[in-house]
Amino acid sequence: MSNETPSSVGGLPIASVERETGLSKDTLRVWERRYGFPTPERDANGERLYAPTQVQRLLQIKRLMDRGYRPGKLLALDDTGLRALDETRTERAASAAVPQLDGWMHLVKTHDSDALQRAFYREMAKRGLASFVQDIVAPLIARVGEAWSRNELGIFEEHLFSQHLEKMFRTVLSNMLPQQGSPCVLLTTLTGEEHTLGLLMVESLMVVEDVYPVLLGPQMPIDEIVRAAQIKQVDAVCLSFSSAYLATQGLLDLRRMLPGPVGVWAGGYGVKAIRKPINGVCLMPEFQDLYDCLARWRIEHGRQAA
Amino acid sequence: MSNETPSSVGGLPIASVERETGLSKDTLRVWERRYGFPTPERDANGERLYAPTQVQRLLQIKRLMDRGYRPGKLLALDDTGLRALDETRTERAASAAVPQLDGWMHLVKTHDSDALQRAFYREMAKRGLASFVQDIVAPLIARVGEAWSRNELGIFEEHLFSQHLEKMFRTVLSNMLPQQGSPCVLLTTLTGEEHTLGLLMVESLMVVEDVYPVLLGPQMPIDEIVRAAQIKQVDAVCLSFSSAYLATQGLLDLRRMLPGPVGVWAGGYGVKAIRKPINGVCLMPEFQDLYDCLARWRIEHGRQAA
DNA sequence: TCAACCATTTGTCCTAGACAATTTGTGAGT
DNA sequence: ACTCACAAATTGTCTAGGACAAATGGTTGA
Repeated sequence: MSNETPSSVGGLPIASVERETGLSKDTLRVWERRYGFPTPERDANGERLYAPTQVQRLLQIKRLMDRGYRPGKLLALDDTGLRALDETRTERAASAAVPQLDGWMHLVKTHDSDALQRAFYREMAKRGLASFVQDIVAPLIARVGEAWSRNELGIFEEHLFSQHLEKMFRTVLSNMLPQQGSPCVLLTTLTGEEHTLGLLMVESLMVVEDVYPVLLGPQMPIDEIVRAAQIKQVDAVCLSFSSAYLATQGLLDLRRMLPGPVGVWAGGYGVKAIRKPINGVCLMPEFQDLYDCLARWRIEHGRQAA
Repeated sequence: MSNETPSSVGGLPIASVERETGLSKDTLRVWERRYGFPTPERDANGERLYAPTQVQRLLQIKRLMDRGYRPGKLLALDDTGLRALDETRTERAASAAVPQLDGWMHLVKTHDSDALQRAFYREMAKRGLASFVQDIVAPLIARVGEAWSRNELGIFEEHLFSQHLEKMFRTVLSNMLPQQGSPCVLLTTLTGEEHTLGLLMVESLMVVEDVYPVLLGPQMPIDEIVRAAQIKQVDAVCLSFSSAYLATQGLLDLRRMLPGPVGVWAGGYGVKAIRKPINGVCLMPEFQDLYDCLARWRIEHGRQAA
């Protein structure tokens, strides 16, 4: 229970650094032993105290790891080398709306909440929900994620952006009042996956297509998903994955525990990394695939959209 | 990188048990050493494999710890003793609305989404937002939490309940359109605290009181909160804590890093556990305290509510 | 009733080595 | 050029028991 005294003279204790960087205590200690970085001071009790500058650098390294670089390379690099990598641009999927997106990114970077909010509603009214989600929101989320990993945006900007999107989707959804519909689909994410935004996007698209969604929010253990599916008598369970972490294993486990007739649909960025198809699971790496998936279900169950 | 093979023959590896129970690996190992429980098998490599029954028992212990029992007592108990405690009712704060709440709890337990949703809106219209939040929502959340800790509710019911509440608050808030107001308050939680619901409740109460809220959502690192406070020029930062975990330490850190004029307000169930006042931090264990806090700010800054 | 004090309880951090999952590199065979 | 197989390097997690400080409980005295 040795309590941290963070940001006191020396620096942050290891538990705080774990929280701030997402690198486990074990990893931090092993890096120190193997690569000679970081090099924390010690307090009177021999416990590590990390200098704020080193924590910054650890964060930078973590961001680069998320972009695919391996620790061994990164930890061998000096500050200038790291910065050089940090500014490398990743090539971007071509989109018809690219010039427009630049304008939106500027709003995100300048924290112009009101303008962003207004732009969201205006554009949605103009394009309709489906096109707005696919051509604007999804690419924009990708851009924000990229910009974050390049340290052009902070967590603050990313949260502000997410909150505005979430607010918008929930407002829109509350006005569409899905009374009922078919199929009935349970929307959630597995434990460890905390992004709700993908679920809200899918929910809004589904409501338009006359699906009856049951939104459960993120972080459901598999056995609870199974119980929920039985109680709510859903036709399918739809999961969202923002990273590939544990997606395959989780889908296999879920498919095994869920009754056969209940479908398993999986979408989100993390699904793109799955190579082989999974038996009994419908993978939807792109939004377009949602419609195919729905159409297939309706044919197999002999029901037409209203 | 030894990967878990969950639901394999022997049992769960320590990392999975940590994820399922929320007990750290260190704690699990220390309990084994000190109390002789749990008693995991070992795989070929000498690594722990926890039997599912023991994981269940660990979960039960964890729930009881959340109700205030200490580990030493619980780990000395046998199965029947644990079950006896598990069924003990916690006495409940007297509230004028108690009989009504029983009806609501029944809706939660029977997963009657539509009825719950309608009941929410009807009651809010009847009582007004402030009374609805304080006398209905807050006690109801407490009841749901209790019921969960007594294993009468599963995670599914708890998530469903949360989603309905969140939907309701966001709908209401979107219709109140806070254009501006004073003071300007940043709403967020610290890293590790993932409950947004408390923030939404506070936001709705604040909007009524002519505060201009900046909702950032959960899980912000402290240095990003400081940056956000500067950029958005807020008058105060309001944090929500669902458990006391790290609340004191986090508040001390934030207070130190934040410019003096910016207030720090802290609310939520976790704040009740803080004994000593923290210099420069306004603790709001009850909703009522929010009004005192606001009034004090307005006096000190010579501004009256509109 | 409240403060001060001491004893007990309890979780985190320390060390360094072992090991398995993953990724990378190499060579052989289409 | 391509894939497949296999070897080598990389990398994070797990193990052990001791040490220690924060939190809690209980007792005493004002």
